[in-house]
Amino acid sequence: MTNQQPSLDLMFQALADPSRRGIVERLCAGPASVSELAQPLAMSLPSVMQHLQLLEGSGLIRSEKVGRVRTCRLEPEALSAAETWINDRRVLMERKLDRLEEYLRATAGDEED
Amino acid sequence: MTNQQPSLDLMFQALADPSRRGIVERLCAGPASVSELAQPLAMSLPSVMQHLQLLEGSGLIRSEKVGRVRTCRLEPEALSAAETWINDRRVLMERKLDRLEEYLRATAGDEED
DNA sequence: CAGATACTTAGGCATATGACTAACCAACAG
DNA sequence: CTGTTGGTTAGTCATATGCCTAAGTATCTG
Repeated sequence: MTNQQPSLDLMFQALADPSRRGIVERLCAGPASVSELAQPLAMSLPSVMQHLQLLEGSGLIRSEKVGRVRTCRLEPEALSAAETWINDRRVLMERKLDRLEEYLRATAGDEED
Repeated sequence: MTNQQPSLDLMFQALADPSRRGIVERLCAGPASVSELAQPLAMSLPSVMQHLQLLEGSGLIRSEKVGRVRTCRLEPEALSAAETWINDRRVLMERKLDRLEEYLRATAGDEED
């Protein structure tokens, strides 16, 4: 199996910061250079770099340098890992809730152990 | 674009830690007390408490103290916020990829590398 | 009431995170 | 070659995180 999971830790960590989510949102509209990504962030370029490195480390984005311009783009599959984890939990929860509901119905006027 | 979801920060932050995800996973099987949650964690109780507080602060779990036992349970709706954000991004990404594909198809014989 | 149980609070400590400035390197542009 | 642009590296700093122990509080249990 391709262990394409650098880790959920890094993924969620990456998404936990609004600036980084901002970068991800921006990249949804297509690839962008470092300075393009930096512009709306009210933050020094090195700080943006740090965020980008973290995002890249988490596997969420990928970047490539051509000439003196580094272009960043999203790694579409990456988000799936996080989504899958969350979705699995939700499914389990809902199943649990269903069972609870069922149980409550079953023991509605009748209490047994 | 009103993107003001302060809870997403806390939510993803909460999910970024394996112990906390472990707690969430465990709670999928139903409510549990603090010490039940602590047992598999190889960690002192106060540390577990901290994680629980963070989880509760993020809205992912809810807890209630009866007698001397605090019972924690998942807040099923909470995860949806995170899931929605991720899902939205994925949709945007896929749409973008579709457009890219389309574009590539449209310019297929026009300009080759 | 005495002791055990189940947290809870307080305080401390090491490392991680997120931000900055200053200085540096590598392409262009002229 | 010189200057500008785009990015990178290095070093600093403040705060946050994650863990701990020790000592507290509040319930039960006998």
